[in-house]
Formats: sequence, structure tokens, C-alpha cells
Amino acid sequence: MRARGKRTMAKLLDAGMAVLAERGYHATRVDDIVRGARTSHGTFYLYFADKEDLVRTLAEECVDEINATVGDLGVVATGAEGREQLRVWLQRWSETYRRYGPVLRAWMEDHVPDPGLAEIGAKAFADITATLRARIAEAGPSHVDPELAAPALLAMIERTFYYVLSRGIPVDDEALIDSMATMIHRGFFAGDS
Amino acid sequence: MRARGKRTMAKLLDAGMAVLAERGYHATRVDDIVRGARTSHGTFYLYFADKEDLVRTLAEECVDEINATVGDLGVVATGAEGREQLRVWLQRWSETYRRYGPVLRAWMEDHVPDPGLAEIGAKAFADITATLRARIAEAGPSHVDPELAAPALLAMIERTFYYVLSRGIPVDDEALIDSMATMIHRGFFAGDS
Amino acid sequence: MRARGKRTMAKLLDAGMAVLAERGYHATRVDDIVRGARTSHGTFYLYFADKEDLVRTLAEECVDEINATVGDLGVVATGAEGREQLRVWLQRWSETYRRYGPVLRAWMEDHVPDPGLAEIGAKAFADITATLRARIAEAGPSHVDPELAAPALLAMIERTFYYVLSRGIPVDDEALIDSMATMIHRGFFAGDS
Amino acid sequence: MRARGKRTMAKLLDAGMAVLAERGYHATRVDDIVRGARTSHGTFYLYFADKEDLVRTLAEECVDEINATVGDLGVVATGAEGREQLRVWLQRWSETYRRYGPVLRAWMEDHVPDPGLAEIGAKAFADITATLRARIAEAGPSHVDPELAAPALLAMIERTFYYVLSRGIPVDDEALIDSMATMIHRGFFAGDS
DNA sequence: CATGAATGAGTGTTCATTCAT
DNA sequence: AATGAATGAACACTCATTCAT
Repeated sequence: MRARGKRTMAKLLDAGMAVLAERGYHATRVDDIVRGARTSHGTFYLYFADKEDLVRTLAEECVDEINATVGDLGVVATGAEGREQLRVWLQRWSETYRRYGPVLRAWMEDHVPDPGLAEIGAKAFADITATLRARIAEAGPSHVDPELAAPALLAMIERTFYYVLSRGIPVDDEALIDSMATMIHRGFFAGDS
Repeated sequence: MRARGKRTMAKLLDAGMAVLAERGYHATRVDDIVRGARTSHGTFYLYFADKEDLVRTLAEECVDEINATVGDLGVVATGAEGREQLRVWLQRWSETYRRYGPVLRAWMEDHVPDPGLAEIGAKAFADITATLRARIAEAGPSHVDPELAAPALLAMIERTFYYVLSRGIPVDDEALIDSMATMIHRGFFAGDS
Repeated sequence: MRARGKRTMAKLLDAGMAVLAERGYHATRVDDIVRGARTSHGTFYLYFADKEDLVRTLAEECVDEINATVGDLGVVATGAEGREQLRVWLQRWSETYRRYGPVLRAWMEDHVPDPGLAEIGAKAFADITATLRARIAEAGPSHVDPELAAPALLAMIERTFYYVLSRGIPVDDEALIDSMATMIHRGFFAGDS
Repeated sequence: MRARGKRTMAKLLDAGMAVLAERGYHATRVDDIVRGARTSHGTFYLYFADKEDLVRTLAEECVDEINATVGDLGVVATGAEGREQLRVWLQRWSETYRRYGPVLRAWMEDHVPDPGLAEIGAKAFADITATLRARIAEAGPSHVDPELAAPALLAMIERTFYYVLSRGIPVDDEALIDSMATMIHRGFFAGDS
């Protein structure tokens, strides 16, 4: 694949992302993607085996980004510094989510038509919760099971950003992240008080 | 509509629910529903204007149930009794979710094809968060904005049940609800500690 | 068939006529008819073999009426009295058409789905043109072939009323009939001038 | 759209016309059209938004043709030359009708399902009668209202050709046009005799 | 005599994918 | 490397007709 080919593929991926964001996974049409990328159907299938192949490619990119983001969270202090750590970390989440939210949601669904995509999702979910589990185990209150708290934490973070963005809740980003840091710190990390 | 008609309509609603649960909203086919209800296409359209009409009907039933469930949460105490209150309340959530989860998710999505359904969803979201907002405002920590905490709380509850059920996380129900009660109480209701 | 049955059948025929007039032949649904007659589908098929059976019944009624109307036209005088004769005759046409227009049009079409109906139409057409042919042969200009003039005359009468009624041309009935009488008399009956 | 596309579209239009002629507007199936054009359903919808879009396209073509034909009629002389003018003019009508009759009839109906098509029809009707009105006003008998005579003339011409073609009346074309020229001239244009 | 309910073949339309150039 | 064109399986929905009560 030469330079031109690379450019075309990138255009398709970008367009795919845009359509995914605007229309959602199930309403994404190959037609919209190629129109957005100013190419043809023929070209699309030159670079991707099928529609889900493109989404899969996007998903892999997304998984790397998310893993990096999640991995960023070091051991969380039980005191006030812990809250501050979470604030910084959520800041990064927010940026990642803003970019990859649509892709993320594509495989956070349970009824994903493509098994390949489902698998990526399952693996990502496992990886993310494993990291969170470890962090919670280190610092969480003793009567909370990290096994259960990890998915709950992921649930809260992912969906809150989702609601706020998609429902158009008028909110100051700073304030949102600040509040979330507090809630998360108290709920999951503050140790036994 | 006579007794037989009522029965047929109920069969269709039941089958619709089952298919929704198994395949998800976007993969739900009228064909599957009528097969499940052991009727014909013609009969389906005798009782519902279109596919979304059935989902809408289900959604309305679901909204009533959810509203009742959410309304059940009284003022949450800041102490240990508060945690117990939440446990009982989550118990009820769990039951409601087990029954109506698939419908709930159909309009918790942002890209809902049917405007009527989207509206039901938006209203339900507004109602639920309004109630939660009030409860948090009464008892939550002073440095958490109820405006933001309410959707975050809903996010956490809904998605956690969702993950646990759909991802097949092997978990004891009791333990899950217990852990969640703790996390929620500490994160959203324990007052300033 | 007892009195009640007769009444039901009449209600169905009336409703059928009304729907035919409002929606046209191809858009007439059994459902509309039974709703109009305040009966059920089951009852409909108690009195008519199928939808076309009803239209056929209506058509036969219509044919009788038309034949009577056409037969009313005696030998047309070549002079002014002829014009007056036509005026009176067209008056009757107008009344018949106002009542039976929709049915008439149902079998004046070439693509009639029901062979039975088509046959009634063909026979009616033949009967009507035969009568007109005779009248034109008696009084028409020598260089006009009655064989051709007869359908042309029918065409003009039927369609003019149709246009005027359906296109909503704002027109005084008296004036319309007067004008038509003149045109027809001059075109088809005035003899060689 | 390239050459091949143009060819395919033309094939579809031709096939559409053929089916329209054979089956009539209401019985025209997309299936018949694509079979006639030796293409697929998918291809049909590549070129036309829906079934009515094709008929609409045909109708526009037809309207142009008809308007040109009608516009061909110059001021009609009151004497014998007028009859000759009409003969030549009807000759052209006959050719146009033979080609576009089926389309013409599709919007000469009152109950046209597609509003777009109905509008084209209404406009065409208005245009045609306007032209005829002018011609009749110039040369017609003083006691005939051109406002009413114009639709009557159109009615007679259109329907006569229709009857003769569709009823399979065995007739020599020359003779038909000759007779019609006489009847029309005498009925609508001969001035006060 | 009447009816509410059920049926299923038929029809229009969409869209992922393939192909010839 | 690119593309316009073609395809057909899949799906939602309609409506004349039949049937059990």
C-alpha cells in the first residue's frame, strides 16, 4: 500500500468515525461512509472486507487508547490527593471519550452483530475491569467486593459521560469532572472511614 | 376487543419482549415476534400500527414500572440505615431490571429511530433524574452537585446491572446489591464525613 | 332473505357507492365499505361473493339507469327543436351521472381487473353506442360516419361531465347543458347545413 | 451518470411505459417493470426514488409532447380550410396519443394516489384547456361558452381515441380523423351559420 | 343473521456486497 | 488504485378473504 492508498484508507476511517458518531452504529450505512470520504463503494471494499471490518479497525484503535487511559491510573491515595489523582485521570477519560465514544458504544452493547467485534469488546471489558479491580483492591473500603465494584465504576464513568454528552445536559466540564472525582473517590477508594 | 383479542395482544407483547431481550432492539424482526406468538403477520398489524408501536407500548409499561420503583426511594439517611434503605431499594431495581432491561435499553440509546420512543425515553430520563436529584440534594455531600450526581447515579445503577447480566459476570445477587448499596451510599448520600 | 337482510345489503351497497365516489375504484377497500355500513367483514361476505361482486351489482343497477337514459333520446330534429330535445336529454344525463358516475367510470376503464365487470362494461358500451348510432344515422351530416360519431359523442358527454365535476370547474349547470346541447347538435345532428 | 447508466434508465422507462400500457396504472408492479427491463429491483431504485417517480418522469415527457401538440393548433378558420387544419392537427394528436395514451390516462384520473402526479395532471389540464379556449373564443359560435367548450373538446378528442384504441373498434384511421375533424369543426369552430 | 379475529400471499423498498471497466 | 453500476436477499406492511363463535 502506497501513500495514496494510505490516504484513502485514512479518509474512510475518518468518515466512518464521523458517521458512527452522527448516526449511531445500527444506522451507519456504507453509502454514508463513502460519501463522507468522497470515494466509491468499490474503493471501500478494496480496503475493508466488509462494513464491520472498518468498525473493527476503529475499535482496535479505540481499545489501545482506552487501555492507555485506564493504565494511567496509578495507585489511588485514600486521602485528598487520591481525589486529585482521579480528577486528572477523568480529565483524560473525558478527552478519550469525546473522540472514541461512538466506537466504544458500538461494542459496549450486548447485541453486537459481528462476533469479531464482540470479542474485542469482551476483551477490552475484561482488561479495563482488571485494572480497576486492582486499584480498588488496593484502596477501596473493605466491605466492597472489587470484583463487583470494578464494573460498577466503569459503568458509572462511561455512562455518565454518555448521558451528559448525548442528552445535552448543560454542564460545565470542569464541574462535572470535579463532582465525579468526589463521588468516585468516596464510593470506591476512600478506604474505611 | 374481546377476550381472545386481549389474549392475542398479550401473546404478541410477551413475544416482543422475549425477542427484544434475545436479539436487541435493532435486530428485532416482526417475523420473530409473530413466530414467537404463534400468529401471523396480519394479526400483528391488527393490534399494532407498526413494529415500533409494540415497542412503544412495552416502553410505556416499563416507564410506569420504573417510575414506581424510583419513587420508592424515600429520604436517604446519612447513617447506616441509609445504606440499608438503598439495599432494599436496589433489590426492587434488580427485579424491575430483570424484567424490563431490554425495553429500558431500547430508549436509553441516543440514536433511537422512532421519535415517539425517543420522547418517552427523554421524559423518563428527566423524571428519574429529577427524583434522584431531590434525594441527593437532601443527603449528599456538600461538594457534589446534585445536578450532575443524579445522572451519574442512574448511570451506575443501570449499567452495572446491565454489565452483570449481559456479560454473564458470575456473581451472587445478594453480594452485588450489598456492594452497590455501600458504594452508592458512600459516594452519593453519606453527607460530609 | 328477510327484511333485515335486505336492509343490511342495501346499507352495504350504499356504503360501497359512497366509498367508490370518494376514493375511486382502485382505492376502495372492503374495510372502508363495512365501516361505512356499520357492519363487519363477515357480514359483507354473507351478501357478496367478493369485493367485485358488490361493484358488479352496483354496475348492473347503473347500466339499467344509463340504458333508460340513453333510450330516452328520440329522433333528433335537425332544427332548433332538436337542440331543445338534446337539452332536456342532457339534463337527465346530468342527474344520472351525478349518481352513478363513480360506477360508470369503474367499467369505462380499459384495465378492469374483474372480467365480469369488464363484460358488463363492454355490453353497456355496445348498447349505448348502438342507440346513439341510430340517432346520428337518422339526422347527422352525411359526411360523418355514425359508426365513429357514436363513440365520439359518448366520449364527449361522459368525460365533460366528469371533468367538470371532478376538476371542480366552477360552472353553472344550466349553462353547461345549454352549451353542450348546442355543440352536440351542431356537431352530430344538424344535418348538412 | 455515464452512458451505461443512461441506457439502463432508458430501459426502465421503456419497460415502465410498456407495463403501463398493458396493465394500467394501478396494476403496474415494480416487479413487472424490472423484468421487462431485464434488471433487478435494486437497479430500479438506483434510478428512481419510487414507483411513482418513474411514472412522474414519464408524465413530464408526456406533458411536453402534449403541450407541443396542442400548441400546434393555429387560429382555426371558420370555412372548409378550418376543417382541413383540424384534420392535420388530429393526425398529430393520434400519433402522440398512440405513444403517450397510457401515461396521459394515469393523470387524467381523478383519484391519483401521488400528489406530485396529480399536480402535473392538473397543470397540464389547465394549460391544454387554456389553449383550446383561446382557439374556440376566436372562431366558435357565439352561443357557446369557450370556458365550457374547451374541456368538452378535450374530452371528446381524448376519450374517442381512447375508446377506439382500447375497445378495439375496427376502424380506419383516416376515416376516424376525417369524421372527427368534421364534428369538431361544426360543433366548436364553424362560427354562427 | 352477525361478528371479531385470523390469515398469508403479495408488494414496495433498503442496503451490503460484487463486478466490469 | 479507483469507480460507477448492478444485484438480490431481507424486511415491513397491506388487504381480500375465511373461520369459529
